[in-house]
Amino acid sequence: MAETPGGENLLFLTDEQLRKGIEAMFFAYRGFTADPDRILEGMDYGRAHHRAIHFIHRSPGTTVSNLLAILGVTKQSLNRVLRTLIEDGLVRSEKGKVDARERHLHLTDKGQMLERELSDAQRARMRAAYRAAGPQAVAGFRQVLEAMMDPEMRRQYNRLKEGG
Amino acid sequence: MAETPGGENLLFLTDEQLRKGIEAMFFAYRGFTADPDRILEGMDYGRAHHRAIHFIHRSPGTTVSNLLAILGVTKQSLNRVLRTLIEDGLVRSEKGKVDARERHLHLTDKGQMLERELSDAQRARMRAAYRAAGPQAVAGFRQVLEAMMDPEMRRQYNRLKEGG
DNA sequence: CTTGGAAAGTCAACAAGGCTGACGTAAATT
DNA sequence: AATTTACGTCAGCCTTGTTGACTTTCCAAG
Repeated sequence: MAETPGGENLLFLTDEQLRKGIEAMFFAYRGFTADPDRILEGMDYGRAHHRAIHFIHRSPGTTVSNLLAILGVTKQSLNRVLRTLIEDGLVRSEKGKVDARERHLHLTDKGQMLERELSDAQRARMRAAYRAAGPQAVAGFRQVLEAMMDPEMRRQYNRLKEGG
Repeated sequence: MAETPGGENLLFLTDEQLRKGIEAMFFAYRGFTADPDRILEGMDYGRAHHRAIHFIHRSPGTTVSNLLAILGVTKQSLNRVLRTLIEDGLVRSEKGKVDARERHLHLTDKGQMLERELSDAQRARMRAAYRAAGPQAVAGFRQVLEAMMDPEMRRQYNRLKEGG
């Protein structure tokens, strides 16, 4: 067996193991988005709306700039989504008091309800997967995902982790 | 602390833990696709072409129907992608000998080259993440992802795992 | 041998959700 | 007063997904 100088087994780094991980990510991400997608189809919303709703719920009062940084899309793209959410009364946008150029975003009660429905579905799947795999597996899961992020995204992720 | 009758700690199943997992999936998937996306931008190809190339490489001689089942898109959508890959000489499509309605798909040498470039990039990131997290974490990572898949997708995934 | 149905491909039209570029406005900063 | 920042918006483009309708090819069952 392949061993490091330190005696560690390196078989988990073979191309074959990496390929399995790649395919697991592909298939799992489909499952990950499947339930919210199902809920949203038929409404006029899509995955982009879900993401906006999620992060506004996560950081109430966040600004458009913040959201842009987290979502990694252009303001035009985000604005299209945000506009419909505001028009439909799911999101409230209010001028900042300290800096009036900024818009602070909140979910309305209606927005909270949809957020709840979406995240309940997504959490149910996640909970089932966590339960099936067990706490140790979950710790590993999170470690690998975190190591897979771009540094900038890891910063965003950790900021959310702490802030919440 | 919350304990099961069996004495197992259940804190890893709190909504907060689940939310972290959800956000980790979101940010990690961005990293996961970032490198191939970068390579493909500027070529006339996108993520859809990458997926087709990956699974044709993975199962040489696979049929269009097989590919449809794995990728989970419509034949029209796949066909658009496949057509450009065939026109550009990356993929070879040949009539089945036993059933001539089927088309068996193979990568050409040119296709192999692009596949190599893409998967090298993707594996490099995955390898770095695996190495950083260690073998135990990797095992957990795979367990959770597998549990997260839809049953049908898990079947596809396991079929690939064994077959390769 | 004919015919029904499956597999594959094609055309057309459309939608979501990315993107760029250009421009406008209000507010803050210098 | 001039510049920069935050945000919104218009216009147009691309990729990649969708449906629906249709044809061709071919296997297999009647």
